[in-house]
Amino acid sequence: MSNTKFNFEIVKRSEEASLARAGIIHTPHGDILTPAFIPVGTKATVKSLDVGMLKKIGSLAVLANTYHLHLQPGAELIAAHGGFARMMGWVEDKPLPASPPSLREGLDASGLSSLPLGGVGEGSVPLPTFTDSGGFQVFSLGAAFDTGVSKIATSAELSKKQKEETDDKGNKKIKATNNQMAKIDEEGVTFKSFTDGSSHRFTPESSMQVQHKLGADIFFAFDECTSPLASREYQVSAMERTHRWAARCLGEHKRLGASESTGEQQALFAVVQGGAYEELRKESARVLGEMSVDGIEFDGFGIGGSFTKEDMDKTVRSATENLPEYKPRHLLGIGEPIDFFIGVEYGIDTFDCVSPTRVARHGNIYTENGRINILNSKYKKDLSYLSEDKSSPYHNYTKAYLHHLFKSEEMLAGTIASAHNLYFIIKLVADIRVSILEDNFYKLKEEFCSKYYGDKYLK
RNA sequence: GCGUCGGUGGUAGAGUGGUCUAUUACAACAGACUGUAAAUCUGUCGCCCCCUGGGCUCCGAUGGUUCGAAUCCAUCCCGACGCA
Repeated sequence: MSNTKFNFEIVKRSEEASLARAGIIHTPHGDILTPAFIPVGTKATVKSLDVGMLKKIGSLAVLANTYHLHLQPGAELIAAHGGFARMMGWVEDKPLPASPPSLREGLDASGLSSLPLGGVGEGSVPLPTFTDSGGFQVFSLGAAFDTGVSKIATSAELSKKQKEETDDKGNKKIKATNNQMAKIDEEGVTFKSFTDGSSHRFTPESSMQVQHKLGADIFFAFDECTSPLASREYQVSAMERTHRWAARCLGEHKRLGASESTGEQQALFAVVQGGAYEELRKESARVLGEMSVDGIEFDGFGIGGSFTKEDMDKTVRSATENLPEYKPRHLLGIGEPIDFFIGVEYGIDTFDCVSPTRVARHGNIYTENGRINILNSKYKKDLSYLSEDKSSPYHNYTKAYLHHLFKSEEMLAGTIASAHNLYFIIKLVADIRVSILEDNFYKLKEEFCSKYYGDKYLK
């Protein structure tokens, strides 16, 4: 089975960093120029932004989540829209029809199947999309639930947490993790719904089935994202299980064929695991890179799992060095400014991350000179603009205005902050792309980081 | 003028003899957040210090009762309501 509409073209390899490259991911619904940052729209919405704003800030694709959309509103409804891109209106701009199609007229007996196209209406063409498999929820609703453990921590934070998690004799304490909302076995994972507590079973096969209905151009194998606190022994067994699940995903993907909601062939990415252990990352990358089931291989690779901030470079590198170089690599859930330089330097093509939008809703704003908390009283009368970058569509709001919007809890606060932060990040990664094309990657890194972080990341 | 009720930390509002620097909420001030359980969560919030502890001050004002008062009594000041 060939996937003719999906392929990855390497436009230029960096002459400075041997693993870095600029490229283009061609998908059935458009091209993604890489390196690129993909905004996260978990529930088929990038929180607080509409698609007009997404386009305005230069978003090339949107990544949604299988677990969330399966629970609400359900894959059937999304398939009835022709996939989540159409449902959320993430489509190419077309003139609006003279009279908008009535949703009621299109309903059949089941109330679903002949629903006309969502978003801006008939004739529109969806734009590129990703879906995550639900593998991250194995961690966030499982080992991490109610513990305050994040998948990325500094090594200092990690050793502190490890101490809290073990008693004097070095044994693991049994604590709040009894509340876990996810239970793993060899066949799959049983989740409790975060909306109503009901039980839901995910397996590699069911994740593929749901993702075929969601209809993203790029989707991920169902993996087990582990905790950074997990032992090496556990990382090994989770990695090996992820590999067995990957093979099942490939088989099911082959069996399912093209997406039933878009009619297009989707690209399946495996997820490399192995925690912060270089030799495990290497093994995982090799196994998944060579994996072939029923004559098909993975179209690309995600780097998943947990590692410390300090280990990110080695972890990513030991994976990418061992992956087929002509296939795209996505660094799952990573996205603070410095991370893009690390990721791209070691061969990452795409990123997604909730951080820009989450911290935005909480009042944190990326600026050329570092991240600020716009809620701080010092911004109350600050008439300077959010950004010195005049190309930013949201640069010319004053800090005092955004401070006021947050203080008065206006909805627009999170919207402007999210749009601003996403533009900042999308632009940063796009600038990194240009720096590879022009062979001045390290110059950009030094310029950006010295302004943003001071001397923290400079050698 | 008489009567009744009431005056608590930035605000609202608990507490009505010792466990009270005083519940709670809001406001204020900071912090955290990396494949979204998150427009969420955490901390501080009378003053001072040798700050995992200690000292001082405090519930309209003053005086008193008591071993001990935000809490009881007296007087005064202020407010609301009722009656003249």
